Amino acid sequence: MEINADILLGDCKEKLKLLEENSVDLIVTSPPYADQRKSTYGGIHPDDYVEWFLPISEQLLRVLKPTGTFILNIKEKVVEGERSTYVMELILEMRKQGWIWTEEFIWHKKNCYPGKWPNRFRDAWERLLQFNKNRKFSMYQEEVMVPMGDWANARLKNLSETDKIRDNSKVGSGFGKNISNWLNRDKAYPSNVLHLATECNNKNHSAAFPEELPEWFIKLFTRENDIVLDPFMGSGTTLIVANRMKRNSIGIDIIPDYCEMVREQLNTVELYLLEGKGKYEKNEPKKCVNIR
Amino acid sequence: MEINADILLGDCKEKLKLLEENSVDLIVTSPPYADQRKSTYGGIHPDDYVEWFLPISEQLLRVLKPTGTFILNIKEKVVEGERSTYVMELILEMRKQGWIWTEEFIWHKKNCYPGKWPNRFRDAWERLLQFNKNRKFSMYQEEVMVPMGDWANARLKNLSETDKIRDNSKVGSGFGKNISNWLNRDKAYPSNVLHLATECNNKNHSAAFPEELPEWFIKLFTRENDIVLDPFMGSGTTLIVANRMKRNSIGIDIIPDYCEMVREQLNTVELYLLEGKGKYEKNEPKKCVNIR
DNA sequence: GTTCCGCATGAATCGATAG
DNA sequence: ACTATCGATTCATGCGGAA
Repeated sequence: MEINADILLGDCKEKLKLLEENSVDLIVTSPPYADQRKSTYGGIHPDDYVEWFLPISEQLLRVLKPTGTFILNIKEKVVEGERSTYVMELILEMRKQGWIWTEEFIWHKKNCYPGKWPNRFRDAWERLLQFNKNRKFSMYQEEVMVPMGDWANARLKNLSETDKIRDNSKVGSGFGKNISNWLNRDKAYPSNVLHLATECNNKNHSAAFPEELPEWFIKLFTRENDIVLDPFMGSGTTLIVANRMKRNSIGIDIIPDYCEMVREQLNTVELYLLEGKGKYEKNEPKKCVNIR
Repeated sequence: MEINADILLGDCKEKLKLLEENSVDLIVTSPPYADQRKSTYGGIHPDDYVEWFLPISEQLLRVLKPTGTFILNIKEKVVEGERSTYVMELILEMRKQGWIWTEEFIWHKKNCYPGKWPNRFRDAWERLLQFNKNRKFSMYQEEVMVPMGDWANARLKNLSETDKIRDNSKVGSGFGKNISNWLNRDKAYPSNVLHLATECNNKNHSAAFPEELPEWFIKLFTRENDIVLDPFMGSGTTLIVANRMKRNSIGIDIIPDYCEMVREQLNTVELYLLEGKGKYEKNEPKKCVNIR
């Protein structure tokens, strides 16, 4: 069995038309937010956002398998002291397209952007909207139950005692209890609230979301050899995680530099896998990275 | 100065008309959810929810001061495997009424109801929608500040492991009032994600939300002698907390038993205050509970 | 090898200033 | 007047260098 990673360079609205219908198991993406990332993506005005996104979601509906899931990471911007409504309008319009709005997960950003204003606090959460084509869809709940604890233990092992205390005492983080549970090897039951920090430390390229985010959804909604799609690939977090987890992946981005960067990184993973193959099974799947 | 607690028995849609316009500083309420609490409120079908609520929100808009705030605790129900859209539609309609949708806080329910379903995880969060009449409104941010990392770092070093956990859970909840008084420096502002456990120590009645919830918003949006309104009083959590915090309060409920129960509880607080007056200042405000 | 401290860096938001 | 840009504000994170 071979694991592929396809990278498509271009506007996803067009490139998505090249994909076969009912072929994708999971879509995880974080489109540019309204008026955000102007330098790279041009920025979409809040008033135009729904109109801009609907042709894309229409294609996504076409390529997704009937049992597949679409996870949309998004958050509305504040405009003149008020939360914009384009996300809600988008949900209502996507339902008209045929999408089922199954669930809304909350991503609690433990390290949100700082700042102080007279009329609001720091924004520490984002929406993770789950859409489906049918009421029945593939979901492998056991896969996130067990690894959650392992993940926590593995992470905490590398932390110093001060770091643990720091973690516990973070403002509003509310994780003192959770961490103590992890240390006691208690089971961490997942809910629809995810607590993850953003990765803001990478010098070369900062990812929109931390690797744990796509990892969690890939575990939950796909199996090995399934196909994961990210139409707004960016720094490629989704693809890299999917590749590591032996899922086939498709990424689309309009920025050539991003495509090239992700290709390089995927190839680095490739080399690592080949060199260290002693640690892996003999019938390790071949991996193949394509860019077109 | 006298602190009043008024309880109005009846349908809030009608009773609200008795209140003076521009007279209320803060509205905190948790209306009956769609199709929930059928036995007491009759249950409102999700399709009728917006239509049912709009006349009430219109009255709320009338009675709220221009500088006041309306906090609406609500969450959409799952209908046939899909999240209902009535909350989003309600926000859009309330904006048409003249409300400004300033912010959406997330209430993360740390100990949400356990359970397992094939298609979804436990629902561990609810919306706390903030609406205002104007872009400028009263907000006392310092009142809800929370101790921050460096302090805990230095302080917690000398505590036992259990103490750390206990203290941290207070800090993490974002409402460690004792701790924040104990320490007057190194405090930080909270974010728009609140971590609270639901109260499960209910004897006769189940409180819609924990006392910390109205407490936090009353601290944030009102001062002593201000007026707090809960048009769906229920077990009266909002009124009791407001009364304790020396805010005037108005509660409305259609169930006579609830009104009577809240009245009794408020009078108990009253007696406690009178009996233990040695501990209080001489000019402790008189408190007065009315039911009509 | 630990533990501790300093530092840069964010899907932010407001208000003032500039065209 | 109305829109675009800029500075000020603020704090969790994890890396690297020092004790």
